[in-house]
Amino acid sequence: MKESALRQQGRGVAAEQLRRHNLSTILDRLHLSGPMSRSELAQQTGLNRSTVADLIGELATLALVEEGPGAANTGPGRPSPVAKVRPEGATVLALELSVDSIAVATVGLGGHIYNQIRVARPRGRFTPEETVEDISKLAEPLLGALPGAHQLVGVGVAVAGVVRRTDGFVHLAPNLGWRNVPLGTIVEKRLSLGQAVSMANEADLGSLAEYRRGAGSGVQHLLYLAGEAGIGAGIIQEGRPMLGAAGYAGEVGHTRVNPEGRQCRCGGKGCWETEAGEAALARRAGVSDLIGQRLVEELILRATTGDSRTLEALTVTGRWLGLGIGNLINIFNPDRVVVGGSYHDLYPYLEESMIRSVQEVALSAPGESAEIVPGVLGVDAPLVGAAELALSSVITNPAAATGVHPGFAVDFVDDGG
Amino acid sequence: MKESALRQQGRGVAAEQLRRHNLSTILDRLHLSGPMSRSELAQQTGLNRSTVADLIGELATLALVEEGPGAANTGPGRPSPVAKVRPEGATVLALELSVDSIAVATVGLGGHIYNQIRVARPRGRFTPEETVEDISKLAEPLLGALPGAHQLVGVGVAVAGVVRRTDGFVHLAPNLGWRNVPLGTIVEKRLSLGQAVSMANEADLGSLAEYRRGAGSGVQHLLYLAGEAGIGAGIIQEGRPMLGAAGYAGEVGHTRVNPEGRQCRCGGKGCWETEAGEAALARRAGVSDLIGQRLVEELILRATTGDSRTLEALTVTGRWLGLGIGNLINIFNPDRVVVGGSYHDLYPYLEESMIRSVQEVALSAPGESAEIVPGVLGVDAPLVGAAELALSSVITNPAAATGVHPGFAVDFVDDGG
DNA sequence: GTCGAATTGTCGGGTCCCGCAACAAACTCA
DNA sequence: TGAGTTTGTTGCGGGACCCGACAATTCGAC
Repeated sequence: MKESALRQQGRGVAAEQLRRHNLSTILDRLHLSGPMSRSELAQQTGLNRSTVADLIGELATLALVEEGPGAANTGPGRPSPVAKVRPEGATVLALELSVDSIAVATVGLGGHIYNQIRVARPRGRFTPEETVEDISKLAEPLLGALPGAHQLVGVGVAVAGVVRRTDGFVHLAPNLGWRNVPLGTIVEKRLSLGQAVSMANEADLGSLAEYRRGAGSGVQHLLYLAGEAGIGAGIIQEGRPMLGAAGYAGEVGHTRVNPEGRQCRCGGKGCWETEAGEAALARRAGVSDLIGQRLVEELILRATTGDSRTLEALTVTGRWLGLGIGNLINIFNPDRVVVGGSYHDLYPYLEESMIRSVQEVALSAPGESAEIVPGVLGVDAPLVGAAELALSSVITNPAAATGVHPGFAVDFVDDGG
Repeated sequence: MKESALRQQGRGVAAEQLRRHNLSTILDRLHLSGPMSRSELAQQTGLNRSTVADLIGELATLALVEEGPGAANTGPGRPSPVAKVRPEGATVLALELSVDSIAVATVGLGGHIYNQIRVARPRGRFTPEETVEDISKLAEPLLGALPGAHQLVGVGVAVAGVVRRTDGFVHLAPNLGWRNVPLGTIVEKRLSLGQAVSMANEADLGSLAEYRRGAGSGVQHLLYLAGEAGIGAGIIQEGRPMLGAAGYAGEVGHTRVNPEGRQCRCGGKGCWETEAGEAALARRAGVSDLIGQRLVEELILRATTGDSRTLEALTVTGRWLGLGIGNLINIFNPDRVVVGGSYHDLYPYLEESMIRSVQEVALSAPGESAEIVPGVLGVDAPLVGAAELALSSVITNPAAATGVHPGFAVDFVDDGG
């Protein structure tokens, strides 16, 4: 969420951008790590005490940060005042249009969640307009419940489909039944909040969330796998989301792993998700009539009673899952692989065969250094990521925070936790 | 090759680093785009005329850049002096330890190649020490032939194997027959030039070379495929090499695409390179006794005479190649895919079935925007990349150019063309 | 051939931003 | 209560860039 100003390639950099960078660095630290003493900030950033004081002063003037008395008993010496973000100084609306549910949250700087609601929804039955209408109605009371003094700075949207970052155009969302939908425009018009709308793929935002506020702590290279109806991936490289040329990167579900495999919805044959996806799992377990959360719950129920067909289905699916993960480890050499989405709850049952398969496929050098863990944010990871996405504009350029940013957010600002 | 100082995450930035950044920006432009007028530089960087003059002055003091009279007939107004790099101001030794050959080049700033030599070598017959000895002997006359005033600033090495960036430790180089070799140390000791040695995987350096000086012009997201004995990939994302946690990223040859496939040398089964690699091609064409350049030449000969078995082998291999490329397009969403290595010369024969297969596998959104082209640097891409790698330290921090940098280069400095 | 327009180098001054050093403040521990 | 330690505060200085004014140089039109 920082340094973007300095990364505009090939451009010179003036003092003004330097200031922006340092403001952003301080704010990002406070946003991610919570309240921190001034002296701690100075240490971590390498900036001088006086500079830190000045920067915090400016952030306080912008109403993004406030200082409180420092904690006592911290050793000898003058106590350092503790700075913390003001959630109401920059709040965002986070939306998620997922396969089996829609969700809304109001989130303030620092990751403070004011309110959050998720509603189940049958698959593929609604037009984009209907869905946006429904989610807007969910959002309205949450917006009304925000503290009076809050400053709304943006809207972030996670959507289960292939979406263009620049304008929120949805090329394909097979599980929502959409194709070529200008979703960004629709959301912006319906909400008419006069705020920038940023939109991104669910898995990409899930990876962002786990990286910044979840299972990715201390790691710079993360691979996040989201098993919903299909399989999506979000990739963090060097602490930055890997988006590809147009933001379509990470469509790992449609990589072919079995030329002799079944037909996939995408038109291809033997895609990874036809072997390791939800439908394959349901088929193997003999419960093809179930989907989504209901499927997961039923499988867990049967697995705990020791149902052999279910256990076998989980083992086989885990094996295919591991094969794909092994492939991705060879491709990306991540520090950590975070398993989210439906697989999050099924993780204990998939783990054994999955790990074995990973070990078989991954080369020793990248394989040994990659740690595989379930996510810690569960189903809410994309929603948290949508909030982070919307907040990123303020964090990248705190000084511009007070202005109004209408229209569609032009570029996603990556982070550098 | 720039801005690295400003991308140290979470750190504050002082004015000194800003200066380094701008020096680096100017030098990188000149290094990549060749001679340029001052006014042009000012326009492109967005820096003020006076600032550009000052920066160029400093670079001239460092003997990295010189100014000449501006070209005439450029329109009205005072002519702007043209700045250009001085190749002898920063020269490097580039080495390549490839599967079927070893190569050496002496290269100066701006990409000026003083001398270059490549020697064929049978596969897998030499110890690391022997190979380093041989390549050192190749290098000595080239170093001796450098102009007297030259300033040697580093050594770059491309190696056909899984190599750790930090110290040049080779985990595995199956086609060289090596395993767990501290190659960085061996090279550094044998050369004993007192210069930093940077080492990286051949495919990664090939991608860097094609991106900066080859088929990647104007593109920020590049996927480079090198078919040698195996298949390696180098990935450029947002203009930066994607290296992974330890620099092992891009081992795409050992992703599994056919669970029913043949045994691979890596111990696995159905790896991409067992289907699309050189050995598979030779087997299908019935010339398993041939390898490397000899194989390529023989296949081209037979193909031009219309030999049906050869043509069929190329078609089938192209299909498998396309399948893997389609997978990678779904994963990375590149602007351009550059095909190098052995496949470079065979490209015309592989193209048709390959493209068809890509179109079948790649999703429409990322697929339509990805352009597939043969490389323009041919077999020398990794060697050129090794030179770029070695030069990157000077380009990133021109002011430190005059000092001596013994030992092993600590970090690879990515580029931002 | 001369003059005006356009473009760019050069130089001095100003601003912004950060680091530094000295001092004051506030806390801990003996 | 006083010494020691850590940190905030303040004024100063330097580095780096921008700006404006002026000079230099070229092109093109008359």
